[in-house]
Amino acid sequence: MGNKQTTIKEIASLLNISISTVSRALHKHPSIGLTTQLKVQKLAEELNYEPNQAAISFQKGKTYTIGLILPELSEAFFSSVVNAVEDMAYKKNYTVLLAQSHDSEDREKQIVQMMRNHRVDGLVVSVAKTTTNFDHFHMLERYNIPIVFFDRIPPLKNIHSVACNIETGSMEAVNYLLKKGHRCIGLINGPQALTASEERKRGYFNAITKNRLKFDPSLIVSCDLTEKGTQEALDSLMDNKRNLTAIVTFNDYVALYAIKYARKLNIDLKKDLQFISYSNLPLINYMDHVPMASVEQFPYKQGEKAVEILFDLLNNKSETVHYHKVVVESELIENKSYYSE
Amino acid sequence: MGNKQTTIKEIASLLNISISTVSRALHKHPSIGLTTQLKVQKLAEELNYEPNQAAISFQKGKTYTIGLILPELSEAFFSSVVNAVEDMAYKKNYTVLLAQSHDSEDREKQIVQMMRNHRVDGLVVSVAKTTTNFDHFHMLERYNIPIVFFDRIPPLKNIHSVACNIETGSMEAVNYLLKKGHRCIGLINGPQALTASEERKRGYFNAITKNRLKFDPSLIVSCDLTEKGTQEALDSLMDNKRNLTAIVTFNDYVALYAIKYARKLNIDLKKDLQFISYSNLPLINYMDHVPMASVEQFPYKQGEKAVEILFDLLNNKSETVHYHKVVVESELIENKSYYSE
DNA sequence: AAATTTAACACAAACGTTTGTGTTCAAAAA
DNA sequence: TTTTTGAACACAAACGTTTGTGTTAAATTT
Repeated sequence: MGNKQTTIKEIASLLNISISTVSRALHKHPSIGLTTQLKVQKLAEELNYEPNQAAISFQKGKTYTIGLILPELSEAFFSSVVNAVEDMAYKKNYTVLLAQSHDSEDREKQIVQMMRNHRVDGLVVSVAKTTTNFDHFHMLERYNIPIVFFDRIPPLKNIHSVACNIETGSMEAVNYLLKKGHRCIGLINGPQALTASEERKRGYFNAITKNRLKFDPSLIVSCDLTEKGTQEALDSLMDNKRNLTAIVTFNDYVALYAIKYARKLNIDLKKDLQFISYSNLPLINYMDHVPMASVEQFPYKQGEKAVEILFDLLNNKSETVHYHKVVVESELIENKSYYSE
Repeated sequence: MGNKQTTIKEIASLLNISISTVSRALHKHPSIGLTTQLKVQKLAEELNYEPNQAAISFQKGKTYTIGLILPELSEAFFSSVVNAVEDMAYKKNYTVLLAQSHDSEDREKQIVQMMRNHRVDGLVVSVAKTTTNFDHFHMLERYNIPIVFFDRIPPLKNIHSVACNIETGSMEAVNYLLKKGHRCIGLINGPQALTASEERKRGYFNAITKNRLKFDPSLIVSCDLTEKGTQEALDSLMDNKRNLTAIVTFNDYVALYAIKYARKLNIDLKKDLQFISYSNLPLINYMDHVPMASVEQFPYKQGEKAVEILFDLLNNKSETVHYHKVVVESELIENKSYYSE
């Protein structure tokens, strides 16, 4: 016990050869004879040799680590991105250094400092809600540490980004409802300040107008995404629109609040009022009443794309700077469980 | 652009002092004069100096990093543990290296190797379901890398562990139902092979017998935790026990399946049949029908405890080996939303 | 046989930081 | 004044690995 880990130095002295030979043997360098190569590899195996990554990173000036900063792990959307990033990194023998900002700008700044401290080769970031100053990201680029933003993208030019086009999904959702015969479709949207709300609204608007229907702005209500706010939004919609038969909600949480409330009001969720939302809850399948369809944003695919771009940036340092801006199309997915309720 | 990051070497040559003086100045070492100390700190600030952690780790033979291995991030229980570990590590200026085994033994082994490659100072681990061979963990201990296991603990002696006592929570659950007047209480348990099932059963048994009631083994049914399995379990309970009025379920998923099914059978969830489960879903508040209470297992507290033990092990290397075995008591928590349904 | 090439290895520097051990010069003690 | 002390700093080694540049002896060519 109390054993230190094996080093190539020890292997070298045990075999009476030089350190450089051991290093090259382990890397199968052609200038090392086959016999010594095998001898070294055998002993390394026996001694359970594991390279010291700290030493390698230090000497190479490269850590083979990519940082991943996101607001909240507990959100299914983000944990799905983590899976994608881990899987991609794993394939290329990179390590992922993960941290949550918990939507705090201060925490985010400290995380960026930590990432710089650890000399990550590059970063994949979804910025905190509260972040208004982006100097900490700028500093990273000054040191040639590339960043790929996803989902929550700062309002800056000359950045790399991956995002989901929610507008198309919104259009699909409304089209879907129109095809089902609905003519009076509400939208319980999020706070007006969010671009996410704006996109949903645009999709809604486009679907309505492209179907040569008249757009009724009073069918769109904003809400603060709380349970109470959702109830108020639903109330106001129902009061104004007697013939309302379908609602698109900002996200699954709002949908569940609305469904819960609608049930309390004894509304028939099959005949009188149907819901479509934007998927962020995998647990939707466990509920007894779910929206009939959801706009899927493909977090895993977004994560993959982001890392793909990052690796591209890491490998083609020299090339002329070209800013990637990938858009993943959202897609309307029917909820199987809706029909088996 | 293309700037490398500042080193103490550069600071030293800019100020015409030695490297060691810069290092000591930045650490406020007493043998450095106040004027030079401030001079160094000022320049370091201006140049945005950030220590190279790879170099520090390398030179100190210590990475100030703790590894965290868990099966699945998307499970709320584990993401809560991540929060705890991150918070604790953050306070002590440690970094967390996180990885998911996805319940694969192979992946777990590779992660352990990666952790060894990165020379983590210690580990917090919840083992994969499928892991039967624990050599990869043994190896770590041979190199004096302490491990604290939590929740999913391998059947080994001489290990450090943090776990939740589910038995007491189970007893509380049954006692709670007994106090409410229920006399025929079912238990939809998990697979018999799991110790988790065993603990729930013991708690159930103890509560019944300590209340001088007779224990009816047919009130306990095992299920495979799937939706179909849950339905079958509920069917068999209902068929055999006409006067069944309450059910304790293995976890929230099972509870939701059972509730969903019970509703389909037109069972009144207020009067005819009530549920208590083991909490693992934070989303329980979004549902329209929830169990009346849940046995809380305090993942955050478990994570805190695990890291606490780990830090203790890291700081008191020399002391006589003493194996920590912390048990966090589970606790029955009423679901507020149940009463507002 | 002498000259040249080549295979197989050794040597040594470098990466950034910490830290034990000098070294210097001025102030305090003798 | 001479010696001693101590404050303030410089010097250099070490951590493990990679990699450019020797070095050697054998194999090949002339």
